[in-house]
Amino acid sequence: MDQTIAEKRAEFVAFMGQALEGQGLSPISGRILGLLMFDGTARSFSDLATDLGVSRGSVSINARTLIQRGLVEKFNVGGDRQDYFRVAAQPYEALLAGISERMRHMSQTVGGIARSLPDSAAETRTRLSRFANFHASVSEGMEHAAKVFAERFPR
Amino acid sequence: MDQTIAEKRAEFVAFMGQALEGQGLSPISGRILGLLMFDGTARSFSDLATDLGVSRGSVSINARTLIQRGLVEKFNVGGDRQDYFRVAAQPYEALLAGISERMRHMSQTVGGIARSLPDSAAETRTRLSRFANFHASVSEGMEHAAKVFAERFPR
DNA sequence: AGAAGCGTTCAGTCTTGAATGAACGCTAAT
DNA sequence: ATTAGCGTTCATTCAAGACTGAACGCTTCT
Repeated sequence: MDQTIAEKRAEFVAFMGQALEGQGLSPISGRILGLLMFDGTARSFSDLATDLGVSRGSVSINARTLIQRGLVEKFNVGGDRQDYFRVAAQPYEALLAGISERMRHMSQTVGGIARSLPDSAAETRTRLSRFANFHASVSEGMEHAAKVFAERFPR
Repeated sequence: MDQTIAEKRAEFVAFMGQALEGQGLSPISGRILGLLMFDGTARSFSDLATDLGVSRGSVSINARTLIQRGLVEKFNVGGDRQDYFRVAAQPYEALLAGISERMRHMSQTVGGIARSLPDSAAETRTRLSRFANFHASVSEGMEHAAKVFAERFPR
């Protein structure tokens, strides 16, 4: 592989490692995803461990969370016992769905607290309801954006 | 204050403490904002420290980050040396702006890496460009949402 | 049956960063 | 001039969770 490409690959992987912490993913999760995205090809379980220089235990745990989030797919090839991983079909949508989900949760919790307030705290109640509504709106907006993006940029 | 209200207030403050970690804010920052939002009124610096049961050092640091993010305002009243804090005029917009900004940063970094790739990595380049474009789109979408919300729900 | 390779699990280690609280500089009051 | 109250800073403490690596169960091959 070209020297420059190798450097850029390392740079991208490292960046993804810390950029996705904002999505609640650990550094290794981000690096795995970064590796798979950069290469665009599938990698075996052991490949990931040696390539990233991390323990197999870490690969096991982090690959699972990536799968649970819909960002990565696991598959097997006939006659090979190894697990292979590749970027999921709709990683962007999965990313948005994750944020949307957290917004929705926020909205529901705050809304629940607001509704449980007595009339003597009417002002606080409307204030929190507004806050809950805001998050619900953003949540819906994200889901909408995910659909629009899927339609506009089909694979 | 009503017993129920006090409980709900504590619940909301605690929730905000950990819900805003997703925005890169520390628990104390979230709790300060939660307190100000629930009460809707201004609180003094010392008030915050004693009310939340945290050190003044923590209030100093966390209040500043909230101000930097545009979520909280600091002001002074004549004849009183204390600093007072209240929720900013546009907290929702500030919240969205924060997410938007992080998306934009993501887009720019990834886009920069993509553009620096040689032709021999053309596929990776288009893949990463697409990824960068996605984040740029979401970033713009969030800013748009902030404006729409500000117009639709003026104070 | 034994060995080798696979992925998972879990107890222990290590790292990170949140929070503290003492020390400080500043201003206002006595 | 001294004291008291304010907010900031920084070295230190503490806690959360990321990561490791040995132990394990399972499957396949010899």
